[in-house]
Amino acid sequence: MEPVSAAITQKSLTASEENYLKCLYVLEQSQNGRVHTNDVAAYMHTKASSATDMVQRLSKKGYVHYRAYHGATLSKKGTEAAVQVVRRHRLWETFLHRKLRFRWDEVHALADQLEHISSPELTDRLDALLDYPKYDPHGEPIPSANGAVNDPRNPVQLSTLNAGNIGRIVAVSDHSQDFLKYLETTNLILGSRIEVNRLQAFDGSMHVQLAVREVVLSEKVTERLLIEVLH
Amino acid sequence: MEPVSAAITQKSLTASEENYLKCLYVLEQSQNGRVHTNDVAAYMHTKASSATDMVQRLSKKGYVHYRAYHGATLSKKGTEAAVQVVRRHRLWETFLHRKLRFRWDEVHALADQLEHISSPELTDRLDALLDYPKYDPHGEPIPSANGAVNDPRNPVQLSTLNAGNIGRIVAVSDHSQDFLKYLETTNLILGSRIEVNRLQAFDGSMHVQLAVREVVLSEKVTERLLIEVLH
DNA sequence: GCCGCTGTTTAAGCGTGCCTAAAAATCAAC
DNA sequence: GTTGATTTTTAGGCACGCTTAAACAGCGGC
Repeated sequence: MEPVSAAITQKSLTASEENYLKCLYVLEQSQNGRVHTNDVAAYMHTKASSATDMVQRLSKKGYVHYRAYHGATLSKKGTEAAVQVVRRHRLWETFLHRKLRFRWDEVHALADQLEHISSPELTDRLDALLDYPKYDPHGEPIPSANGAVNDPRNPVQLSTLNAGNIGRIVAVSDHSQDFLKYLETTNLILGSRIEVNRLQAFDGSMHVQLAVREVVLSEKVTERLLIEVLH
Repeated sequence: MEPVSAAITQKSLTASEENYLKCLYVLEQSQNGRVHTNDVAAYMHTKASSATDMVQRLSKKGYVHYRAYHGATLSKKGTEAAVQVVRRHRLWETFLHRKLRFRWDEVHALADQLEHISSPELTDRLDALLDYPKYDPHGEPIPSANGAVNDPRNPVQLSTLNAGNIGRIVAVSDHSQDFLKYLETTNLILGSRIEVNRLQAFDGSMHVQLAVREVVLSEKVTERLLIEVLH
């Protein structure tokens, strides 16, 4: 006689489902609210039909609130699951950077694979090994084991600042090699003090002061730099 | 104009294919030569038809020599791939045990997931972090980056020894929780000196001397204990 | 209010990796 | 060497996660 385990068995998520949850979480944060399947498809580098497929599946499983043609939002359950994936991802990134000496532009792709190994025990021990880090190598906050994500730095996109504002670069929201290598070559480093000198209304570019030199940053860049405002 | 990358593109293996390669490697070692699909199915906890499926697929891809109804052997390419999977598995086991303080009976299941992340860079850095370990927590040799597996201890199954033989327990060939927990409770520890006192022909059990006490080990146990013979 | 454009969904199909059931090959017994 | 038991393979089916192509919904322009 076996116990009626079917009722208890909580179907664990596939790697793909976890990736979509993470995607929905990130897009939900950066946009105001509802996430459209086309955005999902773009983010995941798949086709719109694949995104619809998966959103419907996640909806059926209760991770997502979804109305056809009107986008999706994560349910409570979905948000919790997504945050755990983000936690694992950022802990692995930190491990790869600190312990294995990978560059910050190399860690993302590897962490994308490591994040799907779901063992709370493993995650927590990794956390302990790294001495409970608050931020990953890109400056993004690492959710705690209970799912809390709070960031006392209150970072805002550089693009939202005005002339005269002063701040500190604390994080980047784009972890792609292309972007991070660009930052490297431009010598834009996490922790740098930055001051907005002038805005260029025409193309949204920004003249900023970094120590003794002034650089011009395109809107594509200022949207991806997260700043802790100082004054 | 894109380069003709299709010819170069080496199709990487899926996690499942890697698992079957590892299985074939292990079974090929423990048995004399050819591996039968039924053995594969038993090892993988799948059905015979699934094993046949996969062996045929691996055969088509050149990893396996296969003749229907007559079992399979790994090709050179297949052996190389399998050894790399084993290398990754044993390195992760060592990491989990040494750095994250998992017990030796806990590391196997987690390593089974971690082993499929195939980045030579990652593997080599993990190797360096652990200071190029020679053996995993179960005492099994860790293949080097170039695929070489040599074990100067020349371990043999305890079951092959005779009365009077003296040796040292250097490894276990079964990494299951059940077996390792049994060893724990019986106080059979890697590195222990062991002497064969007497064989029981009837059931293949063995009376062995461990320091000051004598214990009786069943054949199922003596087959799984690997010994470096001293005299 | 209708038209067409864009965005989204459905339909159909494919490879992977598993299953069950049925057929086929091997091997051992006589 | 034929028979019967055992092993192995084939056939057909299913869930996942992706694709392309076609159908459909929503929305601004007129």
